[in-house]
Amino acid sequence: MTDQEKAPAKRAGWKRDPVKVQKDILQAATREFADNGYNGGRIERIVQLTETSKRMIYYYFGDKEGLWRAVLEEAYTSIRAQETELDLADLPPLEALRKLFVFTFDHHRRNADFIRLVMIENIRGGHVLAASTKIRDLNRPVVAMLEDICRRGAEDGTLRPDLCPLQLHWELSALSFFNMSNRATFAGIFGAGLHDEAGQIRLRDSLAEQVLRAVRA
Amino acid sequence: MTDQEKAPAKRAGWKRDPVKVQKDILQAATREFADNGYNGGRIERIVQLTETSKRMIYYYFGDKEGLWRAVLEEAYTSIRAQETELDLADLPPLEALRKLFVFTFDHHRRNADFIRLVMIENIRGGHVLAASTKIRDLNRPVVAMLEDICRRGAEDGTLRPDLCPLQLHWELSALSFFNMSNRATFAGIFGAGLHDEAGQIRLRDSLAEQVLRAVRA
DNA sequence: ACGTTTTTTAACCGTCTGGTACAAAACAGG
DNA sequence: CCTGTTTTGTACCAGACGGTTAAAAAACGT
Repeated sequence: MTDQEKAPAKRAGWKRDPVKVQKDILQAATREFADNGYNGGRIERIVQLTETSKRMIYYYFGDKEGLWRAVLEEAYTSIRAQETELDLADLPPLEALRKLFVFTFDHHRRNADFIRLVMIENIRGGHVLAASTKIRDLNRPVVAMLEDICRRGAEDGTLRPDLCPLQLHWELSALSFFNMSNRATFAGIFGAGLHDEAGQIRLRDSLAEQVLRAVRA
Repeated sequence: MTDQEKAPAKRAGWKRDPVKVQKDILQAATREFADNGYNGGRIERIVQLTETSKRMIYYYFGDKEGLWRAVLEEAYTSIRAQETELDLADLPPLEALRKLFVFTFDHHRRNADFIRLVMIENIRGGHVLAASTKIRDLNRPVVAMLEDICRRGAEDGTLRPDLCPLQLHWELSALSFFNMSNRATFAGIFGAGLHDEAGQIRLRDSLAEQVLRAVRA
């Protein structure tokens, strides 16, 4: 094992693939930031999770904050993409709402990384998100869905006519988000009863009932 | 202004006051950690907020993590102390519940620092809190209150008999906590309509109604 | 064949940061 | 007033960390 073998090991024969490299970095950075926060996130560690070098990170993302911005936007993009697959337009308002809540709750549960990124951004004051019109736009559809449901519900008399779609979204988010964001402390204090698999299903369905009860005319 | 004046400026003639010094440090550390997170929190900055020196931080709290532990315990202690002043035992279950929720909501709103500390501890995995039996004990009373309310409500027929006190606590916490924890991102995306003063009052009262609707027999 | 973009390698740096060594002042007990 | 213990101040360090630089080579578009 001489120096000659090691030094140019990867130097010969590689594919050019800017897209893949960036995706690779983004994925690693997401892991690292989600696990350790922004300030706790180490560029060095991100590199190790990657198949490329530190140089490439700065080549594509400028600096740590630029990388964070990219991670956050990517996270919102992929998360909201899944949401739009839901088609609630055909369902009766009450059923649509239940389906939306159950989906949201499960969706948050499946995407722990996303939750953590949002938590971190909140602690940082949300200024990166505030500067991103892209992320703002990504969130329009959810509220639009709820506006549609509320309108239809008010018309056919199944929902209270005074509902605020945005507040409704706030509520669904609150219940789904808190469930993940405060898992550690809540379970640490009160035990994991609400957070093991069976408990989560019970909790979710119980909350769904309550939401419906709250909006029914 | 010679060196002789500056260097030993505070060196001569000072009072010994361990209790005050620790309180001073704890307060400054709370500020710093709440503002900048754990990893973003700088010992140096804490010192500047203090009337003592860096040396004292390590003298009393060992290391950064020890300081964090102390800050977290202190925060829980002072926050829960305020809660116990509530006396709900005399009120009818429904009124007691409304009062408890409104109090919790406002309480969280008043204590933004506490919220941020809990967020940070959650991001860190909650292992400091998990190791503190003290904090666990501090949280018993709240659930005890709810158990009492549920029991009385089931007896006099005003509340559904199948309510889970712990889940109820989870819900009140979720709504009150999310309101603060995700303020930055939520307002950044959807505007501050729900978060200005008027919006918060409306939101709070509306949520209170919904909670009651959900538990009524 | 040639200029541009992407990628590799790898050494390097200025600064920040948690943490410590050492000594002096204050205090308590006798 | 002496003496041992506790509390405080000052100066300092070793390592980590984000970020940079330089040079070059492979890949690619044209």
